[in-house]
Amino acid sequence: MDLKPTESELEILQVIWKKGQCSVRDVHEELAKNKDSGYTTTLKLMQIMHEKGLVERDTNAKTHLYKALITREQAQQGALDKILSTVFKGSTSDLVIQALGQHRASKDEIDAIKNFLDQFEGRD
Amino acid sequence: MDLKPTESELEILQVIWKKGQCSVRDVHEELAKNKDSGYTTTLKLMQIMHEKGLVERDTNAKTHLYKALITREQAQQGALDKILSTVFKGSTSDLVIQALGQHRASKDEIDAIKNFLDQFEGRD
DNA sequence: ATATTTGTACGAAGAAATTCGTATAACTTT
DNA sequence: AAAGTTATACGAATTTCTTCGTACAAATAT
Repeated sequence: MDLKPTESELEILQVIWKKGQCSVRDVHEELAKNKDSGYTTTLKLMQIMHEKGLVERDTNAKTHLYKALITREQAQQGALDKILSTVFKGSTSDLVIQALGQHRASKDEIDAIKNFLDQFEGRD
Repeated sequence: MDLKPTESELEILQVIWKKGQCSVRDVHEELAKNKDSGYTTTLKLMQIMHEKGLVERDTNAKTHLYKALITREQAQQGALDKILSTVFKGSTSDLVIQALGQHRASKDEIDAIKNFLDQFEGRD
């Protein structure tokens, strides 16, 4: 099982992650805010995602309900691994520094990260 | 101008970034280590990249020489922006923490990041 | 000078991802 | 109960990305 969502699949997963459980219409209406593809396009994509095992669905009612079978964290890790190898030469610290450099993080964010780093201190 | 390199284009850019300036053969031989597509495939991709404005080329000599028109940093930022919006809900600190959490950074890396964070202290 | 090698150009096949149209069944409304 | 609405299914067109074959020019080797 490879489980590497495409771009569009990721857009759909976002909605499902946020709402927890979704009908095709739920997802489509959310996507429609930023995009304008037809309803059946969303439907088809979600059917394909089901075939691939990215989502499961409850087909008891007429309107099927979809749930994610991949967690946001898994997708995050997959996305990170990919860009680490394609643009960051495998260097996590480069990635982190680049992410922070551009972003102008708030003090709270910085503190959150510092606290997180402190957990590592004295490990390896 | 959109300038969003595809997967294969990124592989090629990696080589160009590393070597600074490359003939198609340079790139192809480097790629051949991990991949096995033909020479004309690499050539065609590089020509397309030229059309798109991702690279420039010097056609004075018979063997054309390519240079990147997009920096590694730009590509890194583009990649980060993309995954920030698709899987990290726009949260840079989530991204950083996820990146560090999985990776088991070395003490040096942690220190590098901490130093970097210190520069921000007292900013916003 | 001729044959081989090394290079670009480029059309088009192939593959993967996205989009849509049409058929059809099940509810809802009138 | 007929008409309209809201679902799923699914084939097929479209688009984007990747790969390759063939033509041909220039440099190199025989």
